[in-house]
Amino acid sequence: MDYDITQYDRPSVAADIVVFTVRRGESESYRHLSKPVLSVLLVRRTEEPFENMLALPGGFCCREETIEETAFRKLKEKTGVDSPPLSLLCNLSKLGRDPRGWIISCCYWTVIAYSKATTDKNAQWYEVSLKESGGKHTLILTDDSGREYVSEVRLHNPNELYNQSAEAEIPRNSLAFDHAEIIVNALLKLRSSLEKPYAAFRLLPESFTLTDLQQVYEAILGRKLLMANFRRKIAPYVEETGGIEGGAGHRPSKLFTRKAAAPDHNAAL
Amino acid sequence: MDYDITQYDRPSVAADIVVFTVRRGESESYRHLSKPVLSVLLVRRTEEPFENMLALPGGFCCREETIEETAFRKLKEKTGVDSPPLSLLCNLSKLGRDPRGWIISCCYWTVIAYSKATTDKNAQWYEVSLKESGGKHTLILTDDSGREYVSEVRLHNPNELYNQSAEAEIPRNSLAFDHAEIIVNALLKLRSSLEKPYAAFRLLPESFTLTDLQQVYEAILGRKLLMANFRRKIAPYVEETGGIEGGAGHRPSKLFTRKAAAPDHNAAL
DNA sequence: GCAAAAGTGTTAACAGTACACCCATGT
DNA sequence: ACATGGGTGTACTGTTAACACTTTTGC
Repeated sequence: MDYDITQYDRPSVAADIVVFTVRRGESESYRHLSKPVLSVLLVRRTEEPFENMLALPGGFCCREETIEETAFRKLKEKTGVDSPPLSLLCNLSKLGRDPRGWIISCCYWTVIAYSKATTDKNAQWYEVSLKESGGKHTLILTDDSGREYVSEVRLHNPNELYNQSAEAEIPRNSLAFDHAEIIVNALLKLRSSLEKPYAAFRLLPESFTLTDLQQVYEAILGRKLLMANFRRKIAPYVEETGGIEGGAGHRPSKLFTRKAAAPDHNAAL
Repeated sequence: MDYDITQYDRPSVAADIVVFTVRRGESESYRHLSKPVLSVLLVRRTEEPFENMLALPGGFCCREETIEETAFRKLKEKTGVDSPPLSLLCNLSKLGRDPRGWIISCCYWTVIAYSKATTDKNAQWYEVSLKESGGKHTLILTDDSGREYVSEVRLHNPNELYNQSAEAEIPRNSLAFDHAEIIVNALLKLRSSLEKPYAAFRLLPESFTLTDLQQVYEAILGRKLLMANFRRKIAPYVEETGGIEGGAGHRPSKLFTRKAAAPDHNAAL
């Protein structure tokens, strides 16, 4: 390959990260449990293009760092959290998707335990809900004051996403760039990753009740699960700590941890 | 984001493609069937770095094209085949993985029906076999004259591949860069994609016998399957054409096509 | 006692596995 | 006839889904 690295045009390379968490609401009474909700971390853009619109956190690669390190660095800047492992989602390189020029965006997704410690006031958690009807997806994001941001998303073939060269369509919704579609795809990957409970473990403290775990699943999957079946399914991955969590107006729950030698322990999300 | 696109250093961006095919050997007698083998398309490097070593086909992105188009173009140049859909495998951005400079490589994988029409004599098909023992993987590539290229591969966590910043280790095997590890990862993805038969369909003509299909599976998975079980598994995805393939020294087989309205027809590989 | 949630058992349906058996053909 | 592969049935297993039921707490 006769390639002089300085001879040709080079694109700018950016990393965008879809960060999910599951937050617990407040209890309504001494008896009822609170309902956890799935949320995604977004920033409000302060400049053109898409000024004032919501967008995924991200930024441009600098020399001497890998794309993943760019993602880690940007995440740390905006949220103060330490870098969780990232999973690759897609590469976006359509011309015209960013009016600033020739920009390639590498998108990753991950989950982190909830923390209010977002050092950047611009970054906030938005509740996520996904509706599906007849192949069409509707992404609904809700901020803490109840304001809704609705995006209609037409899904491309997940693994063949964005490999057409047609001019990128500017979306007509509340999110910058094609970020609504990215979030939906990340959510679908997160959901299918729950075949194994490792992503859920990252959202919980060291010891947790099986109901906690189930509620994380339900928040992510957006539907109720049957307790008996759920417990059988995750049984190989957890073990009792011996601890008990009581104090609520009903039978106390046993505490569990993830099993050290769980099957496929090193599997990625 | 206050970013002037011209202000910062930018990396070169390349696409590398792992192209698999399944080739039929020749029949040994009028009675025996030929055994298909899984193969991967490699080029022999003609320049430094890694001169004379085997490498994945690929090349650098030019302006006005997406990364996938780069992959398509390079594939066309080297094989003469038209672009099959690509699936994203990983992004490689470790410093030091390419001595020529700051180079990010986006790796894709795909399968194409076998054709000898490789316009570039440098590009050849190599038989692939993967051995596993105690978490270690051994990739064995064999060229048409029987010469073997063996690579020991220590697999990283698939989805978290290459997100460490440590200097990339130069592999001590027959393949350039970290391409042995990439091929192994692509093969594992191809294998898991066979839960659905769409990749296998791409390797066969419009109509095929169920034994053809099963042999494609066996070549990719590297193990024998039980006929009765295999047929039940793929039954929802195929339908009889009415045709018959005879002429061999045994009962003739029915011909099948992929069912038009197969379940998950639009699913990616 | 009672509401709420923790936790267990039972059943039917389904998918995956292994194996045994018969069928149709060209030589 | 016979070797070879095409093709089908069946029994065993484990997983999943649905539902019914019991247990334990705070008020």
